[in-house]
Amino acid sequence: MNERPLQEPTLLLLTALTDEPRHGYGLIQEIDAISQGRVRMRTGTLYGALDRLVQQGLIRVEREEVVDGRARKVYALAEAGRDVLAAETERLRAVVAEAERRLAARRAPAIRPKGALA
Amino acid sequence: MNERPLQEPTLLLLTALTDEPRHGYGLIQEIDAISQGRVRMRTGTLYGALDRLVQQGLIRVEREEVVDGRARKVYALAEAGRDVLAAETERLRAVVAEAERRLAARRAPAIRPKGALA
DNA sequence: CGGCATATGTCGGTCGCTGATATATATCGG
DNA sequence: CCGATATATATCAGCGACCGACATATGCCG
Repeated sequence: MNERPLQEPTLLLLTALTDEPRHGYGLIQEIDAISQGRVRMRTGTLYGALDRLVQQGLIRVEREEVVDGRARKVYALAEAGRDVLAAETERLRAVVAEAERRLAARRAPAIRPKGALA
Repeated sequence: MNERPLQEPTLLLLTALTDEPRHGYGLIQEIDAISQGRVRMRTGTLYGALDRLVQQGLIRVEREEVVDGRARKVYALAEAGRDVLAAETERLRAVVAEAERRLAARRAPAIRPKGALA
């Protein structure tokens, strides 16, 4: 199986499914909300990704329903998906922390190893 | 210009260049260190990415040198690269925080009686 | 002299994302 | 009643970043 790092759209998909099951269109709106409107999930990305994630066992089709005459497929996060998301966020958090640590250390003549001269 | 989110290898490249200029092979080692050995930058990714990032103005070739008979190209983070990295980590941090918040929310389904250990 | 670390590079293939297009129903304003 | 907008799912060509393998060359060590 592929252990390649998740790309952001996929990460957001799993995140949006973490609190409760949602259907495709609802995911677009939820992701829009999560990212404060900065990420707009396209349907081309969405439905392809949903199929792929089901295939990988990270999510599953919870149920299909009809609301106001419109068909919906409701997806739920699988245990494997939760595990992957947890591992992924853990690793990303470390990467982000390291990047921010280095960005913050702008040419600061901080602590140098013993007796180092400038 | 493309404002697509950076993928992880690219993010790590910029991060590894934030504290000081490095050459290609040194970047592989630095990224290995940053990620605690979890990410091994491949040369196929590396040199392609370096060319691309120079093209995009996010990094630049600082100098070329020869050490122990081996040629090196030393790359440095450009201002634009620093800005992009800062913006990217900022956004990623929010995404990660949201994911972890949701993951944590379900981990506490009920209040456990004192001393009850899992 | 063979093997390993150092060092840079190419290239075909894969895979996820983009953008466009298609289809269908419900709701609301004019 | 009709057109626009929102809801809702789906397909597909194309692109771009990454992967994996391969290629090339030098220095060092046993």
